[in-house]
Amino acid sequence: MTTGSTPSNSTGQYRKLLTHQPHPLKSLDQLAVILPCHRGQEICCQGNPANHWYCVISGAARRCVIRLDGRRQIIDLFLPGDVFGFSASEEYDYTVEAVAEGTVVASYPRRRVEMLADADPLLGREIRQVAFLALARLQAQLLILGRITALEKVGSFILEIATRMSSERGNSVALPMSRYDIADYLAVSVETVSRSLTYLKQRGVIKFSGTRIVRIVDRDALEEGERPAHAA
Amino acid sequence: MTTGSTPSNSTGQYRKLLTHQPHPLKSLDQLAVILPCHRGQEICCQGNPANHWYCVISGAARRCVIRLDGRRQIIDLFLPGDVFGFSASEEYDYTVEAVAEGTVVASYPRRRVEMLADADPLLGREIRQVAFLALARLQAQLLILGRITALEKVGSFILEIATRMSSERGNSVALPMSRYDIADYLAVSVETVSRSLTYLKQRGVIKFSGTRIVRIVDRDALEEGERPAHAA
DNA sequence: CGTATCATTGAGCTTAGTCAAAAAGTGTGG
DNA sequence: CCACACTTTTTGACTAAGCTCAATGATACG
Repeated sequence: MTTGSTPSNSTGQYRKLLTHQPHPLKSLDQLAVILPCHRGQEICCQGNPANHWYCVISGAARRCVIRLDGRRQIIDLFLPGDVFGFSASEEYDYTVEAVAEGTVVASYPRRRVEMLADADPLLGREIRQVAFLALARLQAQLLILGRITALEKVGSFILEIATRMSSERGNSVALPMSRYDIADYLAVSVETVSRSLTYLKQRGVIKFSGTRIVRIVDRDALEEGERPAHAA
Repeated sequence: MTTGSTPSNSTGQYRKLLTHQPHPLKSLDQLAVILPCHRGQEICCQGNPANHWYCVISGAARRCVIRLDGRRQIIDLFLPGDVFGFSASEEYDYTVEAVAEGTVVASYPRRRVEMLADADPLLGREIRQVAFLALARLQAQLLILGRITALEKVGSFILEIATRMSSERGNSVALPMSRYDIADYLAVSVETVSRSLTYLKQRGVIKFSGTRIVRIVDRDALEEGERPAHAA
C-alpha cells in the first residue's frame, strides 16, 4: 500500500537491502513484500486479522497498547532482524508502529508460510526458534520492569539496546526512540527518564554526543545490581 | 526421580489424570513422563540443558530468576494446561519450581518431540500455537507490571487468576500462591500486597473465605482503569 | 524564522518501600 | 489433643523514590 507511491527503482533498492541483510527468515525472501514506513506509521493494528508475519530490515518498531486512561504502554521493541506479528488468536491483540522515519519491514503472508512449513520441517523449526527468541525478549523486558529503581531500569535499557544493536562499533549506542517512548517502554514518567540520564551523565557513567547518542563509559556501573545471581 | 519411591499404583493414577485432563499436547501423552512434585521442588533449572518441554497437569508452577541482590522475581506462572520449558538457547535461562504441594507435571523429551514434529506438520503447528500462548501470557504480565499503582496490579492479578482458573465455578478464586509469591510476581513488596488486599476487602470489592480464597464481589471495581482502550 | 515537538529542570505531594512487631495459621512430635 | 516452632499474613511508623504540574531550553522541520 505505502509502496504504491514509491518508484520501482527505490523498491528495488529495498529488495537489495533485504537480500544482503542476514535475518532469520532468509528462506522466505522471495515471498516477502517490503514495506518502507514513515515515522509513527502503523504496521499492524490491534483487532485486525493476523494475516502477516513481519521482520524488521532497518530502523525500529514498537508494539504498543493504549489504556483506557490514555496512557500508552510499549510492550516490545523490534530492531533489525527481529520477527513479529505472532498471535495466539486470529487477530492481533496489539498495534505495531514504526519508530524511526524510513523504517523498512518485510512482510510475509502467514497462511502461505504455514503451508510451506507443513512441507518443510526445517522452516517449521526456524519459525519456532524465532518465536522462542520473542519469548526471550519479553522475558528480558519483564526483568527490566521488575527492577526497583528507575535508575536501574534506565541503565538496563541502555545496556539492552547496546547489546541488541551490536552492529554498532565500540561503546556508542544510538537510541532508536524518544524519551517519551523510553518512558512508556520502562513504565516510568518522561521526567524520570530524563533525570536518570542526567544523573548517569553527571556521575560519568555515560556520555552524550547529541541527545540520542550515548557512549557507555562505565559499563560495570550500569550493570550494578542488574545481573541475575547465576550470571555472577 | 521423585517417582522412584512412589508405588506404581499411584503412578498409574497420575497417568489416568493425564489421560482424562484436556491439554494442548494430547497427542504426546504416550511420550510423557509424569512428575509429581513437592512444594518448592525444582522442575527445571537455569543453566541446565533444555532437554524437556513440560505441561502442568494439576497444581501450579512458577518461573523465577534470582537477582544478585537476593531479590527473586517470578517471570511467569504456570497453571494446569500451560506448557513451558521453551528456550531460545540450548540451556534453560530460568528456573521453574512447583508452587503447591502435589503439583503434577508431564515432561516430554524435546528432541524426540521435535523429530515427531518434523514428520507431522500438525504437531508442528500445535507447538507453535502453544508458544504463541506463552507469548500472550508474557504480554499480559507486562501489561500488569506496567500499571501505575500497586492496587491496580493486585486487582489485575486477581482477575487474571480468576480467568485462567476458569474451571472454578462462580466468582470464587483459590489463589495458588502465597503473598510472598504474589509480591515477587507483581514486583511489589509483600506488605503492599497485603495492604492492597485488605483495602479491597474493606471497600467490599472482594471477600475472603480463608486467606487464599477470594470471592470477587465487584468485578467492575477491580477492572477499574485496567482495560486497554480498545476493549471498551 | 517561526512553530511544534522533544528534552531538561524545579517544587510539592503521594505512593510504596523499609524496618519492626504482632497476629494468625500450619504442621510436628510428644 | 496440646504445646511448640515455624511460616504466613497483617498492621504501624517512617522515609524516600518517583509522579504531577509547571516552566524553560533545545532541536527539528517546514
